[in-house]
Amino acid sequence: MGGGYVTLEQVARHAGVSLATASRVLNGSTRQVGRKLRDRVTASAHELGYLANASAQTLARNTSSLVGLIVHDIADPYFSSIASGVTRSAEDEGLIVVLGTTGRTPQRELELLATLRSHRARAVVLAGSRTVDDESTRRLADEITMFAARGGRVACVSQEGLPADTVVPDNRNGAAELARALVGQGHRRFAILAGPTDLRTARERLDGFHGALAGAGISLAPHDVVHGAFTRDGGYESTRRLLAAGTDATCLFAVNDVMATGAMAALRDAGLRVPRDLSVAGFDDIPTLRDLTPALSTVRLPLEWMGEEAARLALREEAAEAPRVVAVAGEVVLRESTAPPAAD
Amino acid sequence: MGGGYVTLEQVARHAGVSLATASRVLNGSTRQVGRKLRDRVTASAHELGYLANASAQTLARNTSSLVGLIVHDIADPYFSSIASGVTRSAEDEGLIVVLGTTGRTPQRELELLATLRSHRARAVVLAGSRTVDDESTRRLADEITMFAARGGRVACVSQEGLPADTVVPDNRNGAAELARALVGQGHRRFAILAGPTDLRTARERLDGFHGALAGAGISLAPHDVVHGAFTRDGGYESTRRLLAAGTDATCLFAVNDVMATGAMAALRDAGLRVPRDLSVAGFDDIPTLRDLTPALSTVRLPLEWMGEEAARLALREEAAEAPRVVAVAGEVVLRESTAPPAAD
DNA sequence: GCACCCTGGGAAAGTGTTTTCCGAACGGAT
DNA sequence: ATCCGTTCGGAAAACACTTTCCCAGGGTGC
Repeated sequence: MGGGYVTLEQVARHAGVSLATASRVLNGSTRQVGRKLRDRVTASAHELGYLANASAQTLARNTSSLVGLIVHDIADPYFSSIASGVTRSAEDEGLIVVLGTTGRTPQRELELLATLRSHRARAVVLAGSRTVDDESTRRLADEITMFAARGGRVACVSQEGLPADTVVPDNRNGAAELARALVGQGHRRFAILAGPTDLRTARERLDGFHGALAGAGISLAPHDVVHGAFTRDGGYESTRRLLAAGTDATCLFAVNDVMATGAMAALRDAGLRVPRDLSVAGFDDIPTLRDLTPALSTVRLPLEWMGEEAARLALREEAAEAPRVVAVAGEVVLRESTAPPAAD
Repeated sequence: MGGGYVTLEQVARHAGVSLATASRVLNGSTRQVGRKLRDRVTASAHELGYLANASAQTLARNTSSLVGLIVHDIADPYFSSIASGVTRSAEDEGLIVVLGTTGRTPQRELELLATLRSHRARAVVLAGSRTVDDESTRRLADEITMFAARGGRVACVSQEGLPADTVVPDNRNGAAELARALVGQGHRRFAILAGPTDLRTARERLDGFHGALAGAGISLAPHDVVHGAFTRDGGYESTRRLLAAGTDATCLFAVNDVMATGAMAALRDAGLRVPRDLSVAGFDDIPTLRDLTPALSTVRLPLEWMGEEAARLALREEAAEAPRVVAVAGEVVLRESTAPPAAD
């Protein structure tokens, strides 16, 4: 067949009906079309290889079949898990997803949102947690409001305080329960890879963990809390700094799994054994990382489900008055990377 | 500001110029607009908060700023690495990427291609290797041809034989070199997790490995080649079957890293130590899996680069007469998961 | 047998851009 | 002053649909 470019008009002419009728038959409408004409039109469309022009439809209907997905880095398994859930929801609804990556730049996030708006995207899912920077949060909120003013829907994963529905893990409690479990194993001296100082998620996990320790009468030496990038390499680097400074901790908590992975690598490179010399725990329970040895103790988050649910909030439900918040509890999973401290 | 919906016409009226002039100023054109009017228009646009309607532009220009990316499963780190490269290329060009996932269904692949065509996507990158099923390959080739007939460009990652530019790893040689390296370590008896029988990539790797062994005078018992799914769980399952059947191999080759990961888990669960009891090697060198212990011997493929290059092929270069093929050599990386076999 | 309603077909008016074509103005060369 | 060649602004025609509005025809209720 001779390629694309068959228009609805050609189909209509070929079938001997009006544009209106052809449109009603092929692209759905509230109105019925008589059996006879309907068959003629579908036959013509099939014969000519008609394929609707999506832009023209978007323009005429003033709504598209696009849903945006904004993540920091699609190669990060945390985000790719969420992305997997979002695409599943979207495809269930017959929509197609537009993937934007920010590289963790707030500015880029705004640009992407504007682009999505210009495409009349029906909804957008914002994954990737926010910094506590008020200025950039305010600008993001503005963009979201503009997006919503157009009839678009916005849902977030893991970032409260924006004027949008949100699926948010209970970082504080998850971290607190993890801390209690580790204390239960006998640990008394902890070190924490706390991630970036200004990242909300990192802070909440740190606070939760910290709080639970305080509740157990345990305090942390300041140099046992080390900040760094929220990535595998950030975890590696932070661990090296921790070791260089010297620590007597028996258990190391990294505020996410990818950092914990880096930590385990750094410990291995330093000749330390996990959990014999030092226990390690993370947060998220990234599926791809479940095969690490020793298996990582962590707080399980249903990442794919969270992506699915965020997309569902944005797509299925009507816009609500106030932003809805779906809280997700984490489940502490103790595996081999943590063990009772050696009696010393 | 009051939300969206400012049209170019409103901007033009506000600035006291014609639609044509406003369009030329704001959305680029070959033609110049005088300084004075240009300033008036940009000022009005800014004041009113104008944002071009992308669908209208696509319709008028008959080309969009969308580039498609089709993968089997975005949660698979193999694909998310490629996706990362593709998005980078696309964003460099100011384009936005539409992500489609097939769940390994050839049918879904065709649907996505048609959708992309209906959106007038400028290009599409097809990742995820093909089966040897002639029928579905033929239909995919047809879709690609229709896509190209419209002026769209198509590039593939890891799948030759389609009428499109391709970035393709040298699976055969990579696997052969890996085999030679393992023979060099002293292995003589091998088992292979060969993946699906009909998957081209899996077959090439199997053949390459097999061929190199044959060249070294080594042959494989049929029951030491076990087929299964191309996934982590497929690797786990295949390994269990292998062990259940009994094998005297000293080295296990899985045709990709995620299967090798499953294999290591199965071996661990069976109480076998890697590499002491059995060496294990994979293929791909997935970044996220580099922290496994013992570290996986594998054949390194520059996945992100391959995604970038495929997108570049589709975006930057002119359509060529014959499909271009960019071959990518794999580099054998021996790590701790393989060691000389215990002298028995 | 007549008024009425309901079904379904078509003409035409949007939808927001880009781009072609036309014409006016202006500047420099003669 | 005339002529030609640029340069730049605007009117209007695409672009490929959806949807409103109008109208014809046929069935129903009395």
